Amino acid sequence: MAVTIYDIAKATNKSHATVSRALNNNPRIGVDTRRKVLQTAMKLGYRPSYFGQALKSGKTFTIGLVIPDFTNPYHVEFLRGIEQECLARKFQLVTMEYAMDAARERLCLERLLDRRCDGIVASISRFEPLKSLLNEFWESRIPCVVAGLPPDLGTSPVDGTNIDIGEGVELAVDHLVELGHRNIVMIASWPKESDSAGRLPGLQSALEKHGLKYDEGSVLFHYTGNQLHDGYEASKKLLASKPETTAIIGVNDLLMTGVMRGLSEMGLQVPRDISLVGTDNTWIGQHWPVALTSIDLKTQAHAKAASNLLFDRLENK
Amino acid sequence: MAVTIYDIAKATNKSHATVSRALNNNPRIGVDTRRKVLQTAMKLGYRPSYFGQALKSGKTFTIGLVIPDFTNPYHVEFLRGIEQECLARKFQLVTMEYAMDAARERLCLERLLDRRCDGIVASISRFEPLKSLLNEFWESRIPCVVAGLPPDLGTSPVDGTNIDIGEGVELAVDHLVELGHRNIVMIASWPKESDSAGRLPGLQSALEKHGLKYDEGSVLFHYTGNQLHDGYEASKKLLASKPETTAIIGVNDLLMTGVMRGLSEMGLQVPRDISLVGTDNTWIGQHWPVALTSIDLKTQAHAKAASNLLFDRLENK
DNA sequence: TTTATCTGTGCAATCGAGTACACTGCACTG
DNA sequence: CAGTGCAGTGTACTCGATTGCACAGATAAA
Repeated sequence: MAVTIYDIAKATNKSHATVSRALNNNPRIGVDTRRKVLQTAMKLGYRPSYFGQALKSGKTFTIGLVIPDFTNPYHVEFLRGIEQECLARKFQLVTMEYAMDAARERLCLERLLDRRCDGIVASISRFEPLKSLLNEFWESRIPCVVAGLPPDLGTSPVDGTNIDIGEGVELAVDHLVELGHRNIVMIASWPKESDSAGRLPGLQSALEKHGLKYDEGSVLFHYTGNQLHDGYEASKKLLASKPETTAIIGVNDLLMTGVMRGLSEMGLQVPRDISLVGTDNTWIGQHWPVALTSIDLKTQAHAKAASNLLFDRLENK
Repeated sequence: MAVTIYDIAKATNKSHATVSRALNNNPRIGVDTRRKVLQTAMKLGYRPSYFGQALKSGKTFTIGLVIPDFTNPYHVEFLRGIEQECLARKFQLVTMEYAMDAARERLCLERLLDRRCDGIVASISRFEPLKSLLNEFWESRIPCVVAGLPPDLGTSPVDGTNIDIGEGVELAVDHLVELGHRNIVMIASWPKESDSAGRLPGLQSALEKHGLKYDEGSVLFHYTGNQLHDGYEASKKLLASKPETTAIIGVNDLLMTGVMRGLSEMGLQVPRDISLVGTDNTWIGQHWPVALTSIDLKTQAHAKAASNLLFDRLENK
């Protein structure tokens, strides 16, 4: 159906090998032949078969990206960063999301294991359950970079990148204390999970620095999920159980957007009645009627680091 | 490197053909053989080569989706709808965005033309410049559904889906007139382009129904781009040139989010000083401190329709 | 017993490319 | 004129799967 190199071979009275070489700029092909091949390829509307090429050469010039949630601006910003790097290297980026669903997350990764792309960047929800699966990438020699890998789980041979968020949380606390806040609460989505884990040490040291006590029970408000409505509900429950709260730090901007809505419904104004600090510094926080103060995670830089690490692996082996 | 059916064949003392048949549930394989093959496949950690399968069978069980912008909740919602249908049919969805860039849009489509997937859904920015490219899909017999195809350009053989948005715009105008508004302006991003085109007739008939005159110059405010900052800037320019405006209809929620921010900066409160109506009814509008009234585009239903059309085409041929 | 039928497998071709190796001319050297 | 070198092509194998056809052996029917 589609035009192949054999069709070009027939049309030019050359062998398909010659055609292939001409198309691949092999120096041992005569100028006339090359021109003729290229011309008829153009005329016939030839497009190389991705599968034929990939099967034979083992190269796909495609990078797979797995992210939790398209709805979350943080992940989209991360995606954009990876996209930039791929574009610069003429690689195609192929994105899959798993909508915060563990089974689908697993499925996405397994799909990528059947050598569909040259390498992958995975922004996973939790490391432990996927450990063995991720090791398969290592064994299959498909470079795989796990973004946001918790530092203490680094005994696995997989590559990982992370961001130092402790510093950002400290700055946030400094800022809030300076404004006079004493009852600061952090909404942490998954206790002990990657998202929150990196933030806790920073929170603790910052609070103690200012003479405020760090007590997980009173300083943290645990809630499951990173979605908008999770933040909405969390805000209501939080203020019901700790009405003395005057400042909230959230683990991401999307969550905080939900919080903002919840507060507004309860008649509280930001920042008059309560202060908020997000943690991604994405566009969503910056375009609120009252701009959301947010810890800058340098997402683009993180994405760049992750993709650079991946491309390094691709070139070295 | 990776495990192939030949490795399994060697381990089980069968031919690779038998192995292939056993793995594919061919009824003519003996029970013992099948069990043995499946067991060793499991033991060796076999994963079929996507490219090998695709090359031979011509089936990829993959659908390609091209969308303008991950940042726009409308497109993400559309994506989610397609995703649902793919999941139900055990197809893999592969998404590419072009970040509102015509060159990249073209690139994405060309990538999909080299028979990378069984079919595609394309949410394109403009039909005309891509017409010939889209016809190539038709000729290559790769089913392609164009979402949001403007009705008057339907002479091309490509498949298209659309939504009747006129009715929604009418409802919006009715609502605003009922609230007492007389100076209603619609912010339309690209004049005469797909996004806005479908809305104009509805706007016209609705205004005239209420005895308000429809005059493109005074009723429409043209602005380029669908991004958040486009809305932000549009709001400022709009109120500078038409300070009498009391209600704004926007072509999408993301744009309106920018408008909201702009108005707030100018000291205007919604809905006290000015009324807003969006057009997507996505989460972003619903979670503002003041919920954004929005025309429901039934995006999920649209996505469902598009993917159903695509899968129909896949089965019929 | 012979023939027909059915089960279970193997052989070999095929999908669309890339590439090692061999071969044909031709020019140049000694 | 024989020998060498190189530019330009073709032959044939390969990547990892699927599948039509042939065939062996067991079983059933005549």
